[in-house]
Amino acid sequence: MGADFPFSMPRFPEDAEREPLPESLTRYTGFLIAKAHQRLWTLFNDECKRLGFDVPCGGVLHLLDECGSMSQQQLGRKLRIDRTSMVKLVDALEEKKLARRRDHPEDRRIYLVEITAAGKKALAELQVVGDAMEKQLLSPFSEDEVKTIRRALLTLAG
Amino acid sequence: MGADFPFSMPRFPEDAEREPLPESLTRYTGFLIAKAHQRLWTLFNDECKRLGFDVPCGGVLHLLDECGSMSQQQLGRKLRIDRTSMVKLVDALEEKKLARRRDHPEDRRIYLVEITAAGKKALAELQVVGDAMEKQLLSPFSEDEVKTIRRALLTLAG
DNA sequence: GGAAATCATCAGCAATACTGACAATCATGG
DNA sequence: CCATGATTGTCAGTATTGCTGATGATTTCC
Repeated sequence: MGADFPFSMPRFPEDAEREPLPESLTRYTGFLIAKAHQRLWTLFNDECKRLGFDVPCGGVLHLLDECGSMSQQQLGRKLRIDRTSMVKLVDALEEKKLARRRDHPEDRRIYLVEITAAGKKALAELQVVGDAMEKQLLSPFSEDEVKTIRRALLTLAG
Repeated sequence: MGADFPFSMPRFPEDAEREPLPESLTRYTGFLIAKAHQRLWTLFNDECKRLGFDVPCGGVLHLLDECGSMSQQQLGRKLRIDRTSMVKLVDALEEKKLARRRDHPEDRRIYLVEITAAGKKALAELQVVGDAMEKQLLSPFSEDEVKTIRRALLTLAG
């Protein structure tokens, strides 16, 4: 799975203390998405922690690997994260040596954030667990259904 | 739409500063759900604010109306919200006179949280905007597709 | 009757998002 | 060439939020 934005998410409760969701709310797509998010975030953030970082950092790594170095604001716009939140995110990545700030050769206002070798290694591990989780999560659904789900979520995400 | 949990959610960016989501992340269902959540939360929380409360309060109102009075912990278990967070949520509802704490007739440890007349009125308004938004969000999809989406989200929500 | 569990609450801690400022730098038009 | 405005990264400060760990009151169970 991919990353998101940096914010505090209530943990998905353990099996013992989990009840079925109430019908008055599950009839709303927004509630279902919120609760799905809560569960997937918990699942995936635990995996990220095991790898030494967290979900938002993982998202930045994915993006840097796909699109190459870019400024912090570009990162933020693509991930829909506030510019000031991005500062701390890149700070964290730099501290963990997963990315670094480089001077932009032509525009000295900009730091080009680039992924390091260690970052690529971490990303590779992340992709393994992400792909595995993705496969597991979607296993109950047919190929056509997955297409529908993806299209729907893309539309809802705007 | 229904409510969720009380926590700080980054705002969905305005049209002007919004970019398409990067492919390296949209291939993950978790990322799509996170970003859909971000958008729907922003849309719906704005509506709730207009009505004088917020998304989590709306969720409690829905639940109280469906299932009747119940203890705070029961509310929390059904909504998957931490017990200590529920205290402040009910505080807020009580302050706005949308719900109130009543003594449990048989168990004096428990407060029965019950919806007030004002709460029912607010809920009715909330349901109007919620149903309208639901209809609009799902308008691009066929009845069968909606079924698939709902089933998928229910499964993912656990 | 006593131990353990349950409920609501609170203080305190750690994250997080965002506003509004700031300095440095670039771009544009006159 | 210069002045104005826009852009970038940063930071301080504010407001929220989730949760841990404790407390007191009660109930349940043995």
